[in-house]
Amino acid sequence: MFATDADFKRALVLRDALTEAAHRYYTLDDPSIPDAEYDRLFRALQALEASHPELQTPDSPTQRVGGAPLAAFAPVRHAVPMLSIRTETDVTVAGAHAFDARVRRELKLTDSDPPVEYLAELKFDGLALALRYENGILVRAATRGDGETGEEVTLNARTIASVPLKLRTDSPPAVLEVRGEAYMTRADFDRYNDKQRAAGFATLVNPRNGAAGSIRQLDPKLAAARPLSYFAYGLGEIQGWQLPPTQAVLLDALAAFGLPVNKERRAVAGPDELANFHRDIAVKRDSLGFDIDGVVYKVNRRDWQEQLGFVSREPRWAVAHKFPAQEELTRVLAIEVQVGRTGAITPVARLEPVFVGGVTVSNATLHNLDEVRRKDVRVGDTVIVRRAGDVIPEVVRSVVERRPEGTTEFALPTHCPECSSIVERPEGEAIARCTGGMICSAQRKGMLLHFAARRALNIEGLGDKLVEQLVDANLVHEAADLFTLTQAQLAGLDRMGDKSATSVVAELEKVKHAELHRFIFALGIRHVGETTAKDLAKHFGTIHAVMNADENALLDVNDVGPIVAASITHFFANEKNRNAVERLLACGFEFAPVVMNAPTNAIIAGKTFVLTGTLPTLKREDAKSMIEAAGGKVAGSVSKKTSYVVAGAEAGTKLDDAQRLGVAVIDEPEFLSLFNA
DNA sequence: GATCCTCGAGTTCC
DNA sequence: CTCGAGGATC
Repeated sequence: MFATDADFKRALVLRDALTEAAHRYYTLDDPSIPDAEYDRLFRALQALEASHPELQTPDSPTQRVGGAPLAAFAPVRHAVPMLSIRTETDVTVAGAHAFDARVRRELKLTDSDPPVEYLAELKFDGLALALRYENGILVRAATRGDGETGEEVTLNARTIASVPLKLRTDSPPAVLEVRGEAYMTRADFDRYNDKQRAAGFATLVNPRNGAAGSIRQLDPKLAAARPLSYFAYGLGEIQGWQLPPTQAVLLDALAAFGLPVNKERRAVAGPDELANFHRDIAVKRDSLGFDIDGVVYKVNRRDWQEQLGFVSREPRWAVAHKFPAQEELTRVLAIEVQVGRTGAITPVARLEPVFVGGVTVSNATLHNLDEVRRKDVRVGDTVIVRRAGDVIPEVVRSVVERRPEGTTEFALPTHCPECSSIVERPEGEAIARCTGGMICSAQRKGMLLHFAARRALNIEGLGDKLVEQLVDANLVHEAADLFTLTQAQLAGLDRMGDKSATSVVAELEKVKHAELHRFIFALGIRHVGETTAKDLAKHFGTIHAVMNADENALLDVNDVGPIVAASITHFFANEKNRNAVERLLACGFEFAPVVMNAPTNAIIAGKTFVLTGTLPTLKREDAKSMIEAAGGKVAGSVSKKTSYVVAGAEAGTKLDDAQRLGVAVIDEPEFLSLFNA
C-alpha cells in the first residue's frame, strides 16, 4: 500500500515534534514534553515508517541507531586540517599575560592600544569530532585521527542525542563542518557502569575512555548503549555561509542552528580577565557534570586570528591552560608492606610515577588486606589513581581488563619484614600486626617518632631521618635514651651540623616542661589518643595517679570504656613499660600544672549523674557541662554506680531503673541546689 | 542489638 | 582524608 498525502504530512509532523522535543531535552537541557509522550510519538513514527519505508528520511529521529556493524572505519580526509591547540604549562596569571603579550607583539599592537578581546571557553575531556552538514543535513562525522585524515564514524555520531540530524534553519549553508567534542557526562558514565556491573560486564575506566570507545564502536547499537553528548566549539570547511566576525558570535550562530554549545564561555578583555575565568572554572569544575581538562583562550576577532595564523600546525591565536588531572592511570610496580608503631602491617602500592592532582604520585596506601582484595590490586596491574579530596593519593581500583598474564593475588607476609617476628591477624580484625614489640626496629622507630610528634611532646628537629639514624646507630633504644644524647653525638650524624645538634639538645630540655597530657599521649598506649590523654590528665592530675589507677577508676573517665581501660591497665601492668616510664621521669620531667576537673564542689565531685527527660530551664548540654566543670561525670545509663538521676518532664525508662536500683532521683531545682550547698 | 558519633591510627607529598 | 573500632545512645 502506498503512502498517502496524509501519511506524508503525519510523518513530517511527527518528525518535527520529535526533533523539537529532543533539541529541548538534550541540547537546551530544558524538556518541553514528558518522556512518555516522547516515547509515544517515537513509536508512532516508527510504525508509520515501517509500513511505508518511502516515508523514511535520513534526518528522521528513528534513524539515530541504524545500519549493520561495520568491518572497519573508512578513512576521511579533512578538507581543513583538525589541529590541536597548544597547551601551556604555566597556567598562572603570568601565563595568561605571556599569551596576551605574544598576541599583542604579533599583531604589532602598542601599549596605547586597548586590551585584546578574547573568548574564554572550556577544554572538554573527550574526543574531537567533526560533523559535516550539507544543506542542513548531517551527512558525515569523522574523528580527528592524525589531523589530516580521520575515521568516518557517522553512524555512531548519529546516536548522540544532542547532535542535530538536521540544522534548525530555513536557509542552511551548502556545507557547514562543525568541530567539537564528543564526551560522556558523569551521570551517564555512572549509570552505564552501574548497569554493566549489575550484569557482570566490564566497566569503563573513565568518561573520556568511554567516549573514545563508544565513538570507535563498529556496531552502532553498542555505541548507542553508551550515551554520549556533544559540544560544538569551532568550524572546518564552509561553503555558502557568511562567517561571523568573532568567535563569540560564531558560537552563538552554531547554537542558533540547534547545535549544543556549552554556556560556560565568556568574552573578556585582557589577560587578567582570562586568569579570572580560569580561576572561576577551577572552582566550578566539580559541579559541571562532565570532565574538562582546562580552559581555552581564543582571540575573539576572526580577522586577527587569520593575521596571527599558525606555527607548526598550532594556531597562534589560541592556547589551552590545563587543570591538573584528577584521576590518572598508572602501573603497580610492587606491593610492599610497612610496619607502623603499633606493629600494624600496611600494604603500600609502589607506582610508576604519575602526575595527578598537581603532584607526582609514586606511592599509595592500600590500608589493609581487605582493601587490597576488594580493589583486587595486583603487581603489574594498571590502576586508577586519584588524589582523594585534598591530598592523599588513593588507588581507586584496578583495571582488570588490562591485567597481564600470570599475576597473583597479594598475600600478607607471615613474618615481619623488619624483625622476622610472626605476623598475626586477630580473628575479625582488619589489621595484621607484627608481634615483635620493641624487638622490632620498625616499631621502635615508630614509637620514637610518635613520642616526638607535634601533638605529643613536639620535639622539633627530631624527624624520621634522625630517628632512623639514632636507632640504626644503636644510640637510642627507648625514649629515655633521647635525653642522654649529647651535642657531640648528634653533630656526628648525617645531615646534622653543630647548629642543628645544639638546637635538638635544647629542644629536649625544653620538652621536659610540657603539659601532662602531651606526655601521656606520647607514651603511645593503645587506644589512648590526644583526646583521651587530655581526659586522663584532667581526671587524675598526675602521671602516677594514672599509672596506679585500676580499671574501675579508669571507667569514670570521659569516653573510657572497658576496652580502653583494659588497654591502659595492661600497659602499666607490664614491668618493662613501668620501668621505661620511670626512667623517662627520672630524666627530669616537671609537668606544667594540670588544670584539674576542679573538684570545688565536694557534693558533685566524683559523683555520677544520669540525665533523663526534659528539664524546665536547663538544656542537656548545659547541665552536662555544669556537672563536668564541678568534677562530676555524666553517664548514659543508670547503674548501681549512679549517684543521682536528674529527671525532667517525660522521663523514660531511666527513671524506672533508678527506682528499681534505689538510686536518688532529683528534679531541676534540687539539682541546682547541689551547686549552692 | 542496632545505629550514630567520635576518636585513634596510618598515610602522601612538598 | 579514610577506615575501623570503641563508646554512647536509643
